[in-house]
Amino acid sequence: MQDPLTIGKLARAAGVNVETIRYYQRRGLIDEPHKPPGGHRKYTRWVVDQIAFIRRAQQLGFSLAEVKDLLVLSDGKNTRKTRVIAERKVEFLERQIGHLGKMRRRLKSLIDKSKRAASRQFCPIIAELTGSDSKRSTKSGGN
Amino acid sequence: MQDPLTIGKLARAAGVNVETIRYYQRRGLIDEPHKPPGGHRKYTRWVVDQIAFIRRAQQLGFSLAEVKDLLVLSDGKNTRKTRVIAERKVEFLERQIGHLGKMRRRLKSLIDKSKRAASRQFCPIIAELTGSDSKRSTKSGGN
DNA sequence: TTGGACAACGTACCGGGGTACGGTGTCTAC
DNA sequence: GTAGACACCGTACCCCGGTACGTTGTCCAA
Repeated sequence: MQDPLTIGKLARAAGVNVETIRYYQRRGLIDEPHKPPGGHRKYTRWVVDQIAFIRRAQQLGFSLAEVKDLLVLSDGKNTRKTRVIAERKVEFLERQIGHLGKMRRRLKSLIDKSKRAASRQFCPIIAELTGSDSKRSTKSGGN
Repeated sequence: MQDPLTIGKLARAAGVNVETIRYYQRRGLIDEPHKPPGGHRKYTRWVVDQIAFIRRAQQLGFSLAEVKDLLVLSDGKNTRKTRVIAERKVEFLERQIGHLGKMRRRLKSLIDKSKRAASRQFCPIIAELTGSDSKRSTKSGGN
């Protein structure tokens, strides 16, 4: 409340770009203070906290759309609704992690094969990508 | 080689959109056949295999830029270079997985706290986002 | 030969999270 | 009162992997 901030000072105080603040305003994450007719807007220190909230939420994996919902709940009086959002995010993260883990396992196994490969003239990784497996050599044609 | 394909037939054979093929051509992933002066291009069956290669590589987590490099190595004669690309991708995937895992653990712990919370009037998730832990508790009020 | 399906091409658009730019208006310290 | 720093605003651009659209050109079967 004490000293009103210009957007530039707000940006420095919050550690973000001026453009980012304007972007958050356009996205409806931050309320835009009234503009005195033909003048500059004044921001309160409390907007610094709002931006910090947004950044922390992002670090937990929330998108700006989700952060918007979380800001609505930021009085902390709706524990259950907030938890549901967090639970959905955890499920999403778990699917992502599972997906990336599958890729990783497949790649690691190919790398292992590659290291053990008898010939430098045959690359198991490329073989996998061309679909030219010894078992199903006709597949690339059949598709 | 047998029957030349139009781009539409190629798209159906490869299971992708016509626009996707044109996009891959623009990205330099697929060579564009010569266009007979004022006519339609003819594609060979081999392009179907090229597209299958691209799609399989994507499923392993490679970006189109990386796929482009892999296509260069697709004669399978450069096992080592190919493996290096795969190893870089594994490292990237591991960083990603680690990052998502951290978010997941943080969120799960918050969800647990939320479930055990004494009061429905105090949400530990929101508390974390506002940065108001028990040590510096006046902030959520300021919110 | 004609009509409908398709090809070719350039360009714009999507979502996500911003960043950058350029012209004009305002504020402030000297 | 004036210079220079800053704010305002619209718009375009970035990456990524495509998708969509509109116009014009071509191919093929009846």
